[in-house]
Amino acid sequence: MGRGRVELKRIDDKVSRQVSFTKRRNGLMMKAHELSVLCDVDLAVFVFSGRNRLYEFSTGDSMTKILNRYLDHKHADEAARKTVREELRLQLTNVSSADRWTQMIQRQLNEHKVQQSDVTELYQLQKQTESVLRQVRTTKTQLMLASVKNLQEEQKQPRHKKHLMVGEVTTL
Amino acid sequence: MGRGRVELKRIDDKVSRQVSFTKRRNGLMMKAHELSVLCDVDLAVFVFSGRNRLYEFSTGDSMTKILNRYLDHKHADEAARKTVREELRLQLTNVSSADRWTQMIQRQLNEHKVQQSDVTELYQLQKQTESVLRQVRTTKTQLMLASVKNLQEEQKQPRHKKHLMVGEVTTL
DNA sequence: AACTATTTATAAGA
DNA sequence: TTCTTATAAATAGTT
Repeated sequence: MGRGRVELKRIDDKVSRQVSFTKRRNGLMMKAHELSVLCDVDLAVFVFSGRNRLYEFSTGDSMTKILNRYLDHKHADEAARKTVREELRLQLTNVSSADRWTQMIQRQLNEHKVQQSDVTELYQLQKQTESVLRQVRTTKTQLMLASVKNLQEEQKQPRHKKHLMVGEVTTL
Repeated sequence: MGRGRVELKRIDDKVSRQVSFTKRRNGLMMKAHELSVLCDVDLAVFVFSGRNRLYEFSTGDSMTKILNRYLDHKHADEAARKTVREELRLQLTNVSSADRWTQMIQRQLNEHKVQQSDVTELYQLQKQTESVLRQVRTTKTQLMLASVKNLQEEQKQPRHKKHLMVGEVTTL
C-alpha cells in the first residue's frame, strides 16, 4: 500500500524501519480496534519496539482477564497446571499490594494537603506520577524481554535459575 | 475498503458479522506478521471469537512460552515476592507526603525487588498508576478551571500567586 | 468461496 | 518531523 511493492523482509534502513514501525503499529492497533467493535469480539495486541517500549491494545476486559482467558485456552487440558492457574486467578482477583498502594495514594490525594495545593504543585505531582508510570512500564517490558532472552538461552542449554534479573537484559 | 463505507459499530447481521470477522481476523494476523518481519519487532495478538474460540499470532511462538514460564515460576517465586510486598506496604504506610511516596516507589522500582515480580502484577501496577495519574490530572484541571473562573470574575490584572493566566492553561 | 468496486493503508516524496 | 500523494492492499457487497 504505498508507492513501492512491499517485500516481506526486515527493512534495512534504520529510519525507514522506524517510520514504517510507527505507521504500521498505528494501523495494526486501529485494525484491532475495528475488528473488536465491528465483530463484537475480545482481543489483545502487544508490540515490543526495538527500543524496548511496549505498545498494547485490548478490549474492555482488562489485560489480566484476557491473559487469564488466553491461559485457559492454552492449558485447558493440562491438569497439572490447573492448581497454578487457580492460584493465579485468586491472586489477581484479591486485593494486592498494588491495590493497597493505590488506595494509599488516593487517600493522600483526597485528604488535606494535595487538594489544597495550587496548580503548579499539582503539575509537579503529575510529572512525578508520570515518572513512576514510565518506570513501571520499563520494568514490565524489561521483565518480559528478560523472559525472552532466558527462554532462548534455555533452549540451548537448560538452567536452574528460579527467576530473572533485569540486568541480564542489557546484552540483548 | 469495500463497496460501502464502514461505520464503526457492531455489525448487526449475524452472517455479515461472521464473514467480516473471518476476513478482518486474517487481515489483522497478516498485518501483525508483516509488522514483525518488516520492522524486526516482537509482538503477539490474541483474538477470541464470539464462540470463545482462540486465534493467535506471536513472533517465534515466544509468547506462549513466556506465559508458560510465567506460570511455572509463579510458585517458586511466591514466597520471596510476598516478603517484598509486605516490606513495600510497611514503608508506604509511613509515607506522609506526595514527594515521599514518589521517591519511595521509585526506589523500590530501582532496587531488585519489584523487578523480580511477574509481568501481570506489574501490569496491574501500571494500570493503577495510570488511575492515580488521571486523578491528579482531573484535580489539576478542576483547579485550573476554578482559577480561570476566578480571574474572569475578579477582572484583575496580573495573576495572583496561586492563579494562572488563561493562556497558560492550555500548555499545562 | 470468488469476484470487483471501493475504501483504506502506507511507501515515498516534499 | 509532519503532510501529501501515488499506489498497493484490504475488504464490503455481490454473484
